[in-house]
Amino acid sequence: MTQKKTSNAPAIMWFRRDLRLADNPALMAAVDTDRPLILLYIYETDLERPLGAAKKVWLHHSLKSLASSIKEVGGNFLLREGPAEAVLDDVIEQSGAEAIFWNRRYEADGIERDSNIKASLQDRDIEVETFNGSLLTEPWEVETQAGGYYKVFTPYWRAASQIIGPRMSANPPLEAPKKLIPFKKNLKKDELELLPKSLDWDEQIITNWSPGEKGASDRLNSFLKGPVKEYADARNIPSNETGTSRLSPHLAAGEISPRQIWQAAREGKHDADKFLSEIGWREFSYVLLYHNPELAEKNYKSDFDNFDWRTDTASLKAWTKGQTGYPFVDAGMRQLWQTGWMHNRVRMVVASFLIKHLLIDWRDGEGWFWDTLLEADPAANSASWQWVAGSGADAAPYFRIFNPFGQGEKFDEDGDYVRKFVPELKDMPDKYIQTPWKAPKEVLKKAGVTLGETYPEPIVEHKEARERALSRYKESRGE
DNA sequence: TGAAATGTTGGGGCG
DNA sequence: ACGCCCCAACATTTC
Repeated sequence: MTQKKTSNAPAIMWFRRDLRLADNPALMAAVDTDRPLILLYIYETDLERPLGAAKKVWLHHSLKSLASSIKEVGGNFLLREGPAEAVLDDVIEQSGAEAIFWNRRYEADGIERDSNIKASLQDRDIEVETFNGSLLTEPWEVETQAGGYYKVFTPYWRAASQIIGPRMSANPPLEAPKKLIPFKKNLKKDELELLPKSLDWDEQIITNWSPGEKGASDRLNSFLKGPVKEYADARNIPSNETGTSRLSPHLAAGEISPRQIWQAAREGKHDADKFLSEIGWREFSYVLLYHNPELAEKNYKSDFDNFDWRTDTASLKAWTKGQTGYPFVDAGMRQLWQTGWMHNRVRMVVASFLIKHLLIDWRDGEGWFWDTLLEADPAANSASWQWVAGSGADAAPYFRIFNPFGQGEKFDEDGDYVRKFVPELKDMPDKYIQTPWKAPKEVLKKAGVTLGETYPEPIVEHKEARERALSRYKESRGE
């Protein structure tokens, strides 16, 4: 536990992916020292995997919001840039800080740098304490009878829930501190440039989002007030903007904790199991990442290692731009580009399309999502791509191939979603909006659509691509 | 948290 | 009335 302070030297709260004041265990521990606080964020410039462009945009706004909440309770926010270890050394030297607190991260690079920093600080008699601020349980905590980690979601979540339930009752989420004691001496600050210089893309994607702790809790509350009741079905309809919680970017930045979500959902009158099980998938991803540090680069199932992916930059580009000729896929890819987020139903379809119809390596898709998703979560992004590819733990089997227009006909029956993001098809009748290439000439003409000009022909033929994927899959397994 | 192919059943048209 | 075929509609299996 926290040592008794022996001087009035400051303590450092190192914010990372926990950009909130409430239910922040590291922050509360720092506050409990009664020392003046240095509330620090370091934009780390030596990460093995730099933040994606969309995530930087989110971070820009989220940090502003954090700084102002800190100010409201009397603290000073300190923003720095550089390699974490060097920045910490500098801040400690300037301030004489004697203690530091942070919440853990779980990707290999983060674990390694944190443990090096911790060892180096402890060598110099700086008190270091770390906490779990972003997960319901630690990824090493939920074990099978045999003592390993769970590799299948359902039994994992059952076992995890049994730990989480009682723990939440015993330790409900922490209140935000009412008052912070600021460290008064002026420290060197950095200005960050996180927004892209020449595009107005960043302004567009952030529209309709409110990064920050307040935005996160507002969104959770409004979701729990109504939409959660219908979640089980509504979550499948991408045109339904309130069908899902859309908490992912907030959660990834740590503006809200899964503990707060669990608690609030359980307090509600409605059955929130389905919704919470999605939080469970996030937890499960972290279990997989923790035990498989190379989850973003390496097939979890190594029998995928000899899969012969195609190199096809033109198709990859068409996919990223939403120009595949399959309206449902294109709507999803354009939603991602325009809003920094994509509905989950559509994520599965576009990923399946890239991997199976185009036979392009899932890592290329993962990389694009990493760069364009406001949330870009290191665990969930990798685990989910591997899920679709079939190479992951408890994954969809490779032969389960989504029909890129059938999914549209089922989940975007009236074409609202397609019309919103693929406006060049907006005058197509419902019957053909998912399959313009099947439409009679007169119908196309009337809708002002010329295939190959105003909207592309499908870049691959569905049935052919499906069969090609199945046989390529068999080949890779030597069948 | 699929989709397509294949199999089965039963009603209706029709010689 | 009967057998035969066609083909929905549904179930099962295969990928």
